[in-house]
Amino acid sequence: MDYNFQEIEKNWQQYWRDHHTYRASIDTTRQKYYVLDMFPYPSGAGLHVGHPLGYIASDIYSRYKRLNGFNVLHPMGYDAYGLPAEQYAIQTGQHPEVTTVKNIARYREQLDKIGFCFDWEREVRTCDPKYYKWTQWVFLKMFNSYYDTALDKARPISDLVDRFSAHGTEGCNAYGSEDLNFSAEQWNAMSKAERDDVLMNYRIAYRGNTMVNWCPKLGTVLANDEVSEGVSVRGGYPVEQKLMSQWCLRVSAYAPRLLRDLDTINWTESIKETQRNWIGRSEGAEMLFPLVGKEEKLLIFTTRADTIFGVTFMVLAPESDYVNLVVTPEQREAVDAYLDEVKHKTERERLIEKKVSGVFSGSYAVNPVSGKEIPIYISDYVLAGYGTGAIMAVPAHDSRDYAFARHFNLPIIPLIEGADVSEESFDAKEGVMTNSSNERLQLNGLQVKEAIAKTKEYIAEACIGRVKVNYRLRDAIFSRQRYWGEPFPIYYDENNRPQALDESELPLQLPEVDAFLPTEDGEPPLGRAKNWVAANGRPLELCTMPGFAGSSAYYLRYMDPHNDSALVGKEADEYWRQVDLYVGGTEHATGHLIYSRFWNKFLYDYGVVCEPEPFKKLINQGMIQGRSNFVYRIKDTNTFVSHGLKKQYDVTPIHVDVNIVKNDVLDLEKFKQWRPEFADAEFVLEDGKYICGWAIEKKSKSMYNVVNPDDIVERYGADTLRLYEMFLGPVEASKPWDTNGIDGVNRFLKRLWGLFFKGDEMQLVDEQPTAEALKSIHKLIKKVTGDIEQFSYNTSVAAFMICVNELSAMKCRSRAVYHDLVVLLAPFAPHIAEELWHSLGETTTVCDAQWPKWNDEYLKEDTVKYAVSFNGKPRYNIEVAAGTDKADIEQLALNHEGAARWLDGKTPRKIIVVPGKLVNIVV
RNA sequence: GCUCGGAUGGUGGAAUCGGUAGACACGAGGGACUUAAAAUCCCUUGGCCAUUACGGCUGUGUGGGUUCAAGUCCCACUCCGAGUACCA
Repeated sequence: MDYNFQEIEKNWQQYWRDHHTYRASIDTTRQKYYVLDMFPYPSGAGLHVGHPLGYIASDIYSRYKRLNGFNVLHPMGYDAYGLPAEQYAIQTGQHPEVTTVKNIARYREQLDKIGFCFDWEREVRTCDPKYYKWTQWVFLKMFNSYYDTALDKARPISDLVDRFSAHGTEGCNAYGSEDLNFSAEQWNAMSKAERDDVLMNYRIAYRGNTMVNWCPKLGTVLANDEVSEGVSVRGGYPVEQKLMSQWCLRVSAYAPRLLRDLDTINWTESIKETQRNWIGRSEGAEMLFPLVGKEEKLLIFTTRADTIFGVTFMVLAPESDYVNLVVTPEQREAVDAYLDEVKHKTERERLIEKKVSGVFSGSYAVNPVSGKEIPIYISDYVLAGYGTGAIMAVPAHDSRDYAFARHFNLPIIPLIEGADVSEESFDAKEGVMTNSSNERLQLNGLQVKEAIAKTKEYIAEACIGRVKVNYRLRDAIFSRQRYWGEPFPIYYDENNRPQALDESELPLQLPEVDAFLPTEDGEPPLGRAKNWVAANGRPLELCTMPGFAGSSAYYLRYMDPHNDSALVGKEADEYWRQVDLYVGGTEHATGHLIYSRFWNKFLYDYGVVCEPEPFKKLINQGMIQGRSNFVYRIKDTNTFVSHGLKKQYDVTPIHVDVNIVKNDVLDLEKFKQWRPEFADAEFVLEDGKYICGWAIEKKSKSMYNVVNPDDIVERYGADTLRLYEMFLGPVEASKPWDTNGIDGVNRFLKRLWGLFFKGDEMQLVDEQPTAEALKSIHKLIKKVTGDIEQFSYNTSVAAFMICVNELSAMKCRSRAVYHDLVVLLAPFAPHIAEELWHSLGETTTVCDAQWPKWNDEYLKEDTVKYAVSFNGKPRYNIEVAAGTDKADIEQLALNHEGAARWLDGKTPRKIIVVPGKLVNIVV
């Protein structure tokens, strides 16, 4: 009986299904371990070889933990809402749900073939009303909450209402979009609509007028993390800035906690750093600049308070509220023209042009320290959304201000000794201050850092500003003008103010529409739904939630997926608590991984969950890149020349399907059949073979470098695929998918099989293992145990190969040894492990076995190697019996046949004999 | 520009604390078995020079440094990748 992987894999997959082998349930007598993969978006293309990389890695860890006695939760589900299904629906008229369900079925089929230990009874789908009921529920809770900066947590909005009616905003610690000030009397005198407007300033899920990334092509707004370099991440369409009323989540309120708690989680430094940059904490000062001839003052934010004496002008963002305040009638026309120009530039154009532009407002401000009058400009290099949307410009020490000053011929005053600002600004925060003293403030002679501190003190004392910490993190824009997403549990009252549905009305199900396009009046697709009204007859919200809504808390739902009365029950939450190991790609660093942390913290504030962070440890699997193959056609012919000979001809490289190439050798027959125009192709071969060229490129259909895991499973089996994906290199490294070498792994499994069976005959016997065999297997136990803990699976696979080769060479037939080997292999290649386990006469499944422990006694070396150096020069190595003492080793080193060659009869000044640790012997 | 990674044979990659660099695998070359092929097994395989030798030299992107000893630590640089971008 040969190693028949097809039969073995089919049978065991069936067995696991029939016996619910991977069902997880709460068991307080055992320690839990929660392993999670980022759930996939079920795209029409099906699973590709990049997907399973992370899934296999986490599957190995899950199985390993289980063999070590942990109660493992390892679920899987689908991030089922998304733009591609909807785009497809627009094109074909097919309901996105239909394609989604179809794609999910295909994903499931593919996943099943790889032999994962997922508990499918806990599957979630974000588009399932039973699931999105809880997405809507959390949204309602956010709508009904505000953030209390004193308690540093979310609180019910009703508390704030009570507070306002008793004290107004006096001593109020609510985090809001704007600083509002009113008394209790004023509050009580407000109409319902006015109060609603005020509360909207504080709600955690709020509707606000913000500049959004509007993608005309997709017909929707996008979050910051969905836009990269001025185009949409999905589709690559241009994105422009637009002021719109949108649902937002007040993520910015959680910025300090999101930053601080990064120190408590076990993620890679690089991804934590990415989040730190995204959150972007910056410590500075806000300062008030009086306006010439006006009561009002300009509030600016700066991190360089020390450069106050170098301020030669001010700049406002085009969208700043200050603009109308400062524009003089003479400048009105010029300013309007500029604002119009800015408005029509897309984000992308702004990024590409990088041209200095701006306009003088006509007004002047007064430097509050020097008393000098300085002009106020308007320019799009100042962003409305950061700080106060207004800056003090210090051209000598800021490159952007410098460029602006040069363009408009504004004065540049250097403030740091020795700084040469004739060509460029001096941006470094170092040096000694100069030109920075008057009767109010003396900074000359101070270091920059001291000067910043002293200026901050001064502005506080002089009441011209305050110390302020700013965050770059913006509130998340939460509306999408699309169909295929969660409906908002929101209706609009007679004042057109949004109101929450009652919890009992959830889930609010997605209605049917006749087309998935915007309506004729430009309303989102839900505008087409008939009877899209709340129970009270009022119209419901027409936008839907974005993709990250459903993915922000899915890890919680897995803990208790069928609970109809809570997102997650107390018992389940307190047992499973948080994800112990989360595996997924780095592309979610500033999206999903921030939103989930925010979402979790919000729920933590209300005690819905008991852990402040959702993902304790995070492993980022690398991207699988494509590896394309090329054939070289001689120009104007149908003749193809092999890679090694192509220099002799004038050739055009053409992508060739990697699936008809093996180890870079082209299958000529398949090539001829591949496309009609190649049917009568001719070839110039080298050594009788056609060798293809190759390149690392993105995976794409047009480059014919997409490899489907099904084909690999079909040809080599799931166990080979699993081992090979791990053997390819470290899980965390990006690497091209390259099937060269998969044979090696397959051969290993065949060799292993051959150790158990010769023909149909079982080869193993109940005999005492030799010391040699014990050493080999215990070396493996130690190596694999250590490797799995460090996710170093590629070296584990190598260790398996070595061990199998050793056992084979020593003709070891002892069952006891193979018993351990099979258990060790079970996480990596579960099907063959089950089969071999069974053949050893075991009646349980290998999943319920015990992970073996190694015994150091068996691992002792009888000899120890030493490196010897004389007089500081490394010379040679000697090997001595273990336990030899220092003096003897030294003598042996001297007596070594090599010693004479180096010593030339002389006595060495210094001998160093080194085993693992450094031993110095001076003679 | 800034931040974070990385650079080791023909290829993917090993090297836990600084201790025989190149594990393991692919590919390549040679051999065995076979009528032949496939499959399988064995040997060689960083480079250079030797090959009477179980031999010598060199070698981890570049240039310095620390150390008895550096792929590993320190300084400077080059190149590549990823993220981010007018954040004051």
